[in-house]
Amino acid sequence: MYRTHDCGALSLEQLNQTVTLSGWVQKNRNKGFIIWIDLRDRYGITQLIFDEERTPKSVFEAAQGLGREFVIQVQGAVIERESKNPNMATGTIEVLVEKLSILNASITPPFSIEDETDGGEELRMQYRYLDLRRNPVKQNILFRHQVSMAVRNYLSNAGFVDVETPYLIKSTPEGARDFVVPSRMNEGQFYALPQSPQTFKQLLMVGGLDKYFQIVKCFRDEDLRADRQPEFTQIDCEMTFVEQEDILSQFEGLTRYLLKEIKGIEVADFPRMSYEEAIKTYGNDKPDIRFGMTFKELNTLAQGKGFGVFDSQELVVGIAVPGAAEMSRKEIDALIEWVKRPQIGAKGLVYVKCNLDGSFKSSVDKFFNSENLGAWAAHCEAQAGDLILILSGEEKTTRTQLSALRMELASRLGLRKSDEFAPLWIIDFPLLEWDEESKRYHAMHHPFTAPKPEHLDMLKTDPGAVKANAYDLVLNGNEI
RNA sequence: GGUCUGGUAGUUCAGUUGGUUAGAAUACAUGCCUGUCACGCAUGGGGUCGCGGGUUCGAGUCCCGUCCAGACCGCCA
Repeated sequence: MYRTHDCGALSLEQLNQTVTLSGWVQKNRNKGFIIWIDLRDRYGITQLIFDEERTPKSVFEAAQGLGREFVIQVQGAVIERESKNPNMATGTIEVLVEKLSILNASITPPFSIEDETDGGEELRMQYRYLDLRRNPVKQNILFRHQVSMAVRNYLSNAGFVDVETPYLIKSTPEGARDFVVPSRMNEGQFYALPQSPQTFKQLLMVGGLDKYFQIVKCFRDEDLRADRQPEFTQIDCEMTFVEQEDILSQFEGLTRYLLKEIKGIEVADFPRMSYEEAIKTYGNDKPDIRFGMTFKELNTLAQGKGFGVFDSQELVVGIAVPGAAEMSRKEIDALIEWVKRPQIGAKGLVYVKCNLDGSFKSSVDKFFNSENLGAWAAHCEAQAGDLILILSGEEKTTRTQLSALRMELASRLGLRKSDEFAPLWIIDFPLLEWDEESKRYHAMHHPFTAPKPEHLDMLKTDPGAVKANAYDLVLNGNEI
């Protein structure tokens, strides 16, 4: 039998009476007389003590019969003491057991129910009710609750009204594939599940509700990615008669509020970056700006020197990886293999080691002298000890590839710190994007985006250059 | 729809150019141990190597097919 109730509400006084620990109990077989019980967030892990002098023989024997997981009834005296492990709130409360009876034992759990579990994801999902007992999982649920409450507080105080919109709706094509639900009343017809509450919130605006918000499930029947699910929740808002600035400042405020309320972090800078700049300096439209390694284009410095690979390409672009010049040949080779994997798809990778003594060692020494390489290093703002990594090829794919490499290296170098938050706005998205396959322009962001008024006249002459009143909130490399 | 990676003990994984009885850690069970906090020591049980077919004297290993999982591309505001 597995744990079905939390015992986090137990008080010390209760432990002095007979209590049922209907929870997870981990037995520590040391000397056969100490059992670890988990009182959850109340006291952390607590010990049941079986003292030979003071513990009745019957308790002693019962305790020895315990398996790893069980439900027991316990009465004992509470002893407070210091834990030997300052990092964990374990062992600060002990119970000198006077009475113990086993109500139920459990079978061996399929994975260890600990913070650092040995269970794989699939297994943990299969036994979700056991996985939920693990602190990291429970914390995620509590965290989400906190965020949800804080969002409601902030937006409600800012005059937004929370409105629920229907889930069983008539299909309104937005870009993704609809999930459909068969209708019993109208045989052969289907409801669609909303990809977003777009049309409903616009009805609300037209109907005179000035500010709306909803924490709402959306459904899109498309293939998954690691960070993409067919059903997801979004904080959905709409305001009437506002300019871009109103929206940016309103939701910059929300972001600051959430980080302050939930993580206790005051955000200093909240920069805005154009789409164009993001692509040029970070290779994607959701840059992680917590660290440098910005893109430096090397076309003029590296082309025309007889190195065919560079000369024939549209773009030659590099990043300076801090302190990575000490990487061994083997490590760099592994990195080259990494970018050549089909997931990245680069043809190769050129490197320049900026040695501490001021010399350079590169994979293209045959074609470039140290003066050339020095110019690259200066352009890439590489310091002695840095490693410059260069990709070349078609402009768009090369930027994407180098961006993936930049993020991977940042992860490896520990630059993507979990306690650091750097939000920013990406603004001035292009309105339209040329689609080679269908030979036509498509809405880049979404079809409900307005072009910038000053670009209206370009819609006919140069559609690709028209910028939109569209913006993305980005946090640590994620589109929010 | 496509490309790639993986599937071996309850779990996480290793398994060399195809070669003796498929291993480790952990978990589990039993015994010893009265202050542990990943306790320790000893012993033991536990495997349809995802599934089907093929090559071979011999397949966990090679080939074909298939199922499942994951990453990425397509797709996706």
